[in-house]
Amino acid sequence: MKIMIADDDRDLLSLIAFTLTQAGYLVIRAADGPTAIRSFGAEAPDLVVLDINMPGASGFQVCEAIRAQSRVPIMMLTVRGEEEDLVRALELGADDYLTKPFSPRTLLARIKALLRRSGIESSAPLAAGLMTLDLEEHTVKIADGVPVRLTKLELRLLQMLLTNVGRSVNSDRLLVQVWGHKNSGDRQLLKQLVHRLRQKIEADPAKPAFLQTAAGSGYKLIVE
Amino acid sequence: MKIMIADDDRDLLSLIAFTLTQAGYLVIRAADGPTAIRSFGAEAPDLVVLDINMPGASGFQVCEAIRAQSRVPIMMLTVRGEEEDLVRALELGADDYLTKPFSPRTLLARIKALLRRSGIESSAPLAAGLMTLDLEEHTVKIADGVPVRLTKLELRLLQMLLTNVGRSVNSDRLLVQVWGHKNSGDRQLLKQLVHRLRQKIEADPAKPAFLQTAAGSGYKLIVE
DNA sequence: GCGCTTTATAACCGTTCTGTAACCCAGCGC
DNA sequence: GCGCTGGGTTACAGAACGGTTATAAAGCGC
Repeated sequence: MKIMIADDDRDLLSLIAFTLTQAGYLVIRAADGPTAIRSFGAEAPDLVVLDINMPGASGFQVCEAIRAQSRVPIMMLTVRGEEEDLVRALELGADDYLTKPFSPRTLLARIKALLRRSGIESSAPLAAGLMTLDLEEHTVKIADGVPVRLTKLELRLLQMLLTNVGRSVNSDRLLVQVWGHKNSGDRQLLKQLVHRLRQKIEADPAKPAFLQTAAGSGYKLIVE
Repeated sequence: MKIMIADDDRDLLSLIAFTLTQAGYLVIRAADGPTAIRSFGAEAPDLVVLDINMPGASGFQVCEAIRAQSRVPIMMLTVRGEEEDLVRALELGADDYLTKPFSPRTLLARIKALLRRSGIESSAPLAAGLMTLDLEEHTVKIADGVPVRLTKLELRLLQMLLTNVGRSVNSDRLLVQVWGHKNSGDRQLLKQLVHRLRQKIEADPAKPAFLQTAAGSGYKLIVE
């Protein structure tokens, strides 16, 4: 698991890096905005921690730049008393925030929670019952059948449902997780994607056995 | 999810209540300290928002009284420039604070973050006696019967009644909580909704055992 | 450039949900 | 008897929802 930290405070950067490394994460450092944006492209981290106040490009700009190309979980750091910043950060697509000062232990807990929430954590071949999802190969295998190739969006949708297998997942949440913060609100996209995915994985797409509709809320995945 | 707001500023109270109601929370209001303490005992909210400056008993006293009996998440409201208050509030056990003025959207974001942080979120299914309401699945289960699917409005109505189980709930309050501030005043809507809900959950809809009429005021939910 | 896959947008259809109106009936005061 | 009120019931139309199909636009390998 790769985490990028962007903060111009050297000491804090070291402290955070130490904590996260101890916890078993691979840490990428960036001391200013432009570096952060460059590193993000080069390293493709699984999670990003951004300080709002940085020289070169503010955390906002970095956040915006990253969101333009990725849905990676972003955690913002801010100082107490500048709460209005948070609104902007969350609107730009940040997923969580932390107010300085904070304890390393707090940061670690929040990062874990964010990873869990984003359905990343379980990097192992995602599986439940008869269904096995191969994130590398972009395929899903059902029982002993032949693996079915999935598109990027189909994969993300199925991943989301699989990490919440048995429970129904809200449509809005699916929209956000699959498409990112922008296109949220467009039900039609989700409708289409579900339809296409059913064509691929259901024996009888008209009577879905796996990808079921949770009327009024969203969809859920049922695996025996 | 039940949230209590204590603030002596009527306008602000209304604004906050409206925002949170729209966001799907059940809101309890209190205009002064003593009321807040009393309501807390009666309603057992999942989160409390306290203004520091209130007549009767200050936010500090309310905070202290609540902390003496509960670990519910508490968010304090303060005016800018009185930062020393914050130290005292945090020492008394408050979990977060917000400086006035703030946007409703900010408050909402912070409340969500606080709930998430406290590990409460919308996880536990709402239940009382024989009745279990599943907010994710949009279903209600009575005793060991098969879960009944509910529509959005039915779910909200039942949620309100269930969080006030045993007590009768005023029609006006139900209207506001279920439909929001706009359609309030239309009794017919509520009449209809109650009728439809009874058809779904009552063995004999003509002689309701659960969703009973409280003549002259509203409805109440009775669960053995 | 071209052809193929993937994704977005739109239209259509049947079902379900919601809002609106009308009617019914019991209780009450006169 | 009368009219009035509050609550329950029935009926129906429009809106919303979910599934399907078709077609356009965007990406991508060649």
